[in-house]
Amino acid sequence: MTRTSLENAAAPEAVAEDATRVAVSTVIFALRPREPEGPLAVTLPLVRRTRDPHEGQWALPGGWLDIRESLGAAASRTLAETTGIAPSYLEQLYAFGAVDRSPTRVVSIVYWALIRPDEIVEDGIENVGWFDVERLPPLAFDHNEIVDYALWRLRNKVGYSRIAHGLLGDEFTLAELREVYQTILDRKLDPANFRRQVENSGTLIPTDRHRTGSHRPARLYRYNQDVELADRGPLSTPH
Amino acid sequence: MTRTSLENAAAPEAVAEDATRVAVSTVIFALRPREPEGPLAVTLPLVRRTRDPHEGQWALPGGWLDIRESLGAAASRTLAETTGIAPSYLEQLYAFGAVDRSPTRVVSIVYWALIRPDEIVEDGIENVGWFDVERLPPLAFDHNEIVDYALWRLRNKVGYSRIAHGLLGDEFTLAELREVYQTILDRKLDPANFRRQVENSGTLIPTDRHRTGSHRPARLYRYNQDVELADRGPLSTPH
DNA sequence: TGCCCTTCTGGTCAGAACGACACTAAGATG
DNA sequence: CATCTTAGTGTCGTTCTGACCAGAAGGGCA
Repeated sequence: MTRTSLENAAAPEAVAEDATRVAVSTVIFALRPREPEGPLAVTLPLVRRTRDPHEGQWALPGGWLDIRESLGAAASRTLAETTGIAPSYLEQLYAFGAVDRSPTRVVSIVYWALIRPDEIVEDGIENVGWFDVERLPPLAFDHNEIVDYALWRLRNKVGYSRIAHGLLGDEFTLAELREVYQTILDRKLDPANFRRQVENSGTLIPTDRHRTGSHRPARLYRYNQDVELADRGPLSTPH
Repeated sequence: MTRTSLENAAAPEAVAEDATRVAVSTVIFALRPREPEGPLAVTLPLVRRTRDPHEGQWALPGGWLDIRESLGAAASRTLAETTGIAPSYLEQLYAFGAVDRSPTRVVSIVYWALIRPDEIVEDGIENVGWFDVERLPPLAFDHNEIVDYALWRLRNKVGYSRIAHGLLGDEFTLAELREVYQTILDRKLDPANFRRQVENSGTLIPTDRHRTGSHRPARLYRYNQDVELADRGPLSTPH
């Protein structure tokens, strides 16, 4: 760790008293069943604060921006340091800079990320907990607002991009993909219509393999690498 | 002016040498005819730099974030200070933070704005010039990239929101509204189909007045205030 | 073995949305 | 008054979408 992490933000004596500091935080979404074998739910990892502003409360993973790293790199680094997670999808969400959002002036560049089931580090690091987004505790700073906004973006973006694949493994059935959509959008989708839509979109490549369960086996699909998860316009590399 | 503006960013002695500083810039779009009576073009105001990094080059209007103001307030303030413009629509675009985007470490929170024809300050302040987005000179820092991204967002957003109204006056004909869309999207739209779409969207209120020209008078419409220009989700107030 | 249950998968059908285009309305111009 | 140009309406065929039906293909169980 090259710099103090966000949790140690009590007395920034090393920095000029009147300076604005830049922090980077990330909202990480993963789908996991509420109980074993149950339906999926949108969950995210939070970090318990051990220092003064909002000590003991849960907060988004993050840390201070190092002067020698880009914003995206800072998001990846602080994510790894606090939670051990390396996400499959990472995108800038918004810059939060209300004057009163922290006792000292902090501008937070917030990213949001998606991870696949196999990327979930269950009992990775101390002070990390996974929460159902529908049952969040009161978070530190303005982090509840931030999560709300990230959720809104996730639900929006799932409708016009292919980011749902960022929440799945390499091979999956259409039923599995459909459940991802259903979980995010919180409503049932017709299996036949869903199939038609996603097949016509050209983002899926059928394989010869099948997932055998207790009923008719379902064909496994792969994600078409030629199609970007989301159209990010002229921003090919994150800044 | 309470702080040095971005143009005076040569030697920030007052700030710790290793600190990251936060700047705020804005891409302001307005539609104006290339020549009198001609078709509209997307244009934006730029400020000529008078200090060292990229002295003499054109740059986006902006300035340093004051420690006592929110990001949106800083955007409005620096906009007014450098160009005298108070936009009708202002939204955060992206935070740019590549390490090498400036000789000293600067994170720029970039906003984008729309202004109506009557809000254009033609010969307002020295060192301000208006440029056609299709004919931009090489800009300071990474500002060309930033403009490209802002244009991409503008063209995207005009398709699924009502921000086009941010570029028009209070009352307008459907032909005028259509020309706004045509200019932004750079393609012709069928007048009949355009009318049907926009009338069914419920965002327009017909008035009793008409715009009389050299042909059949066209009905004037007002913008329905009940409908937001763009759905910004949980972010009702800019941070 | 044979029946049933569930899910997978392909198909139909009606309504909405959309693009192309023909046509009427209304004022300006000469 | 004839004509020109733009404003505004209607129509038609294609595509997209949601609701629903039906056959296919396995496992579970009597």
